[in-house]
Amino acid sequence: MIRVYNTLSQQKEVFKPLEPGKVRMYVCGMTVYDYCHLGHARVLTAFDVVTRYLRHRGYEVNYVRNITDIDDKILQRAEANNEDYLALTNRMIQAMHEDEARLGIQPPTAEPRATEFISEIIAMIQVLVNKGYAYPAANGDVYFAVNTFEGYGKLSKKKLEDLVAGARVGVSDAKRSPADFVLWKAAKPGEVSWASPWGEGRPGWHIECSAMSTCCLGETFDIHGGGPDLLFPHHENEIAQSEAATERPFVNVWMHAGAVRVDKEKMSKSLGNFFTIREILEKYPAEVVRYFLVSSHYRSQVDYSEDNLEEAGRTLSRLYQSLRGLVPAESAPETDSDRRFEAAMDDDFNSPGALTVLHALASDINVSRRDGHDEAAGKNAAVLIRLGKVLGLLQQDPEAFFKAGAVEDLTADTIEAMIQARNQARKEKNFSEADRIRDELAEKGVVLDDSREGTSWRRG
RNA sequence: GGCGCGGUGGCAGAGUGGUUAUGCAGCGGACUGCAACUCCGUUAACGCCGGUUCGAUUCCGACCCGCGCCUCCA
Repeated sequence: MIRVYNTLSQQKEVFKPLEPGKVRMYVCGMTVYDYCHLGHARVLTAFDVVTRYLRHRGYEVNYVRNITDIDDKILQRAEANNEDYLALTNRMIQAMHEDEARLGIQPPTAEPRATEFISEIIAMIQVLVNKGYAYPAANGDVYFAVNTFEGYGKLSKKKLEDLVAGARVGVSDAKRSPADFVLWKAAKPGEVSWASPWGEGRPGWHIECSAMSTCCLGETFDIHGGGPDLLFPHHENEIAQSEAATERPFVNVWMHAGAVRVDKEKMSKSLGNFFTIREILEKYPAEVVRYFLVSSHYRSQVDYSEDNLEEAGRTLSRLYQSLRGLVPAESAPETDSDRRFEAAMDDDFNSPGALTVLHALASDINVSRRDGHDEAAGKNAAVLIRLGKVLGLLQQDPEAFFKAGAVEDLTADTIEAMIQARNQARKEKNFSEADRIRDELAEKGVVLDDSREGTSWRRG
C-alpha cells in the first residue's frame, strides 16, 4: 500500500490508480530557453524516483513530461542571440537530454512539445469560449474568466478576493478582472504565430499543459507533478481550464517537489542565483549529485553547498566501497531489506529512509567480507545493487566510480607503475620512499588503499 | 497583509506518544611499517512557554525564528 502526499488535500492518501495496475502521470517539464539548473534536476530526479518505484511495485507507468518550446522568454532569448527560435529550443532540448542522461534520469514515456499541440490547444480554448469560461478581448488576446470557475483557488488555497485585492497581477485593460489569465496571445507583427479563430497568435503558458495532459492521458488522470513554484498560478490555472472544459475532475493527486536553495534563498532564474547542471557536473560526479538530491525527501527543501555535495560524495563512496572487488550473486531472493526498503518508499517515497537500508546492507557486506563469508556478502551485494537501482544509484562498476574523473597529468598506467614502485620500496622496508610516492599521488588526488589482495587506488 | 511549509545531536537528515534512525565529522580501540579503507565501541538532539497524558521530541494552544507562494521561475 503506497501512500502519497496530495497537495490538494494537504495530506497523505492511499494511492489508488484509476485503472488497476496502471498509473498515468504528467509532470511539467522545462521551458527550453536556457540550460537546466539544479532546481530542474531536483524535479527531474524526484519524479524519476517516483516512476522507478511505481514500476518496481509492478505498476505500468505512463509518464508524460512536456516541453514548453514556445513562449515570451524563448522568443526574447532567440532574438538576443540573433538565433532562430527553433534552433535555440532544439539546442536546449538536446542539452537537457544530455544532462538527464548523466544524472541517470530515465526518459519519460512521452515528451510532447507545445508547438506540436497547437490545434488541440485551439480546440480547448474554443470549448472554453463556447461555454462562457473564456472571452476574446479587444486586443486579440483570449482570456480565461477566473470568476466563472467555482473551484478556483482550491489547489493553492487562495481566495479570489485576495488575489484581486492583492493586485500585483499585472492589470491589463483588456482583462475583465486582474486575476484573469491569457489563453491565447495575439501575435505582434513579425512574431512567430499560428492561425486561430481569434487571429494570428500563440498559446498562453498554462493552456498547453491542460491540452497536452488531457490529450495524452485522458480527461482525468492519476498524478500531476511539478516544481514548487508551479503550484500557483500554473497548476491552479490548469485545473480551472481543464475542469471547465471537460467538466470532469482533472487530477487525483498533485505532487510538488521542494525547492533547492543557495545561502538560504531559493535557487531561481529571477534571483540569478542558480547553478546549471552542467556547471555542477564539472565539479562533482553525476551520481554524487543524484545521491545528494535523493538523500533528502522530495518535498523538503535542500540546500546546495559544497560541503553538502562533498559529504554526499563521501557517503556514496562508502556504499561503493562495500561493493568494490566483490562479485555480486547472480540473483538473490527477497529479503528483509527489500521489505524495509519498500516500507520506507511506500510512505510517500521516503528515499532518505530507504537509504538507511542501503547503508545497513553495506555494513553487513563489510562484516561478511571481514569474516570471509564471501557468499553472504555476494548475496547482499546483489540486494544492494537491486535496491540501489530503484533510486537510480549504485549501477556503476565500483572501479569505474572510484577512478572516474580527472586525475590530472597521470595516466592509469603511470599510477600503477608508481604503486608497484611503492610496494617494492615497502618490501625493502624503505618506508620513507614508499610514503613519498603515496604523498605524491595524494597531492594529485589519488588515494591508495592497501589490502591483503594488493593495492588499489581511487580519486580522492 | 493573505495562504502554506518548517525549526531534531558539530553538520546533513529520517522518524516515533514510552524502546539505537542513518550518514558525515569527532573520540577510544582493532587492522596497518605508518596511514587510508574496513571493523568494534563511543560522545551527542528534538526552537520557547503552557496544556492533555502515567509518560511528549512526537498530540493541542500561544509565542519566537526561518523559508516559500501571492509577478516569469522546477
